[in-house]
Amino acid sequence: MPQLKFNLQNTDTFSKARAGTITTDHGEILTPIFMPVGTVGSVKAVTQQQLYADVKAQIILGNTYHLYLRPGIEVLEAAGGLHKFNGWQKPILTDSGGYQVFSLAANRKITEEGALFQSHIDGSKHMFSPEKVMDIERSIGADIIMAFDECPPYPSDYAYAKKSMDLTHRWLQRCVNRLAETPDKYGYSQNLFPIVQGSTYKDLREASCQYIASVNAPGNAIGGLSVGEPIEMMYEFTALCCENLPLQKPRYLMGVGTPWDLLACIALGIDMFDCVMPTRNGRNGMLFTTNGVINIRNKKWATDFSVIDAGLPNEISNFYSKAYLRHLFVANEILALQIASLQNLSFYLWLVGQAREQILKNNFANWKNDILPIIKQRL
RNA sequence: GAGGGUAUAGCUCAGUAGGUUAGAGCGACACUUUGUGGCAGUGUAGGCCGUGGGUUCGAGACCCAUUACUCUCC
Repeated sequence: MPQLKFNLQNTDTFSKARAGTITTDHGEILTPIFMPVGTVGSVKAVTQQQLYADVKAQIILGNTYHLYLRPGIEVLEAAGGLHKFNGWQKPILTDSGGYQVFSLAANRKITEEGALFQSHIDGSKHMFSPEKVMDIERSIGADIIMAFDECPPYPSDYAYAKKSMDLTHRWLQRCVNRLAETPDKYGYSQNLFPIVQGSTYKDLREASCQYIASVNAPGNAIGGLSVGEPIEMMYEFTALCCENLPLQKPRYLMGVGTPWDLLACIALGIDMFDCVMPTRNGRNGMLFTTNGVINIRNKKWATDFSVIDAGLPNEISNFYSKAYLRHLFVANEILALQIASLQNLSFYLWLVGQAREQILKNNFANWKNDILPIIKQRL
């Protein structure tokens, strides 16, 4: 199968921001892009129809660990892959479960062979090796498959960070080998993205970038950031990784971030992002809007009948009022979660779309300076 | 009119046999959330315990009076 292709269209004159297109067998992705997280095959509280029409999502995520536990690989294979199962016909990216090794650390054991997990659902034990994860990701059927890595916590001492990085590199080679031995499962290409690790050590990050680049994958990811380190440090290491990863491949910064993080990291040369923030924070009443950040539960919105966000193109943000949405939150209505999630995802996709337009006009840096204080302010 | 019940945080109520800074839930307010075990979590504010007397070393608790609300009967 032909591999995923990245066409770098323009790099901003006054920053390292890039605009490009990623071509997959499920269509094109315009970068920079934000990818809504759909852990168990569903972007929480948002329908696929809304993701297409309102959010204008171009690619969504799934999670290997969670999908493996539920509904299970047998169901996904019987369905003909996740695209057919959940009806999402645009590209899908699956995370490998490496992050769950980190976030579910209480129940794990890592060895050279792989990671031993205990299911958070029923406590049953499961072994994830790089080979097994590749097989699962094949069965899920994502267009972009993340390598199985270990995400070390922050802070990690140098010795552990190096040991962990070396393990991630060896696991990467096993991922590559396994994919080479197994065919694309559903008739379209499935592309491996390796993941840079190295914690917060400059030499390790540089070495990891070099190793990851040597695999010559169709795209590269930066992992192990946004795990509790100071934000300036996150930017510093993102910049370092961008400088050490190939120009002609998309760069994916995993798990980031706030809207202002996105703009900062786009300026450093990142092309792809994912984050639970717009959906999770949305479900907890935090709205990201074109005018700033709103805690919609606050009483000040009780009688504010202006629409949620007139600056967005989607119908829902221009239909419901802030007062009504606040009421839904206070009344614990399910519709609140739906509207807030849709607002936030729409905003994120709008933001990266605007960024892309500005990059193509070589005006990204100026535009970013103008819009940053507006979207960051607390209303 | 007679008899009974209840008055404690914005709301609904706990407060053990009278004993150090009177609690909870909800609400309010603020903060947190970054490859989703999260319709979540953390914190703060807010009470001269209806009012006035009394008993006691000490009363939200006991006694008297009073006011409001409430129930039953006439």
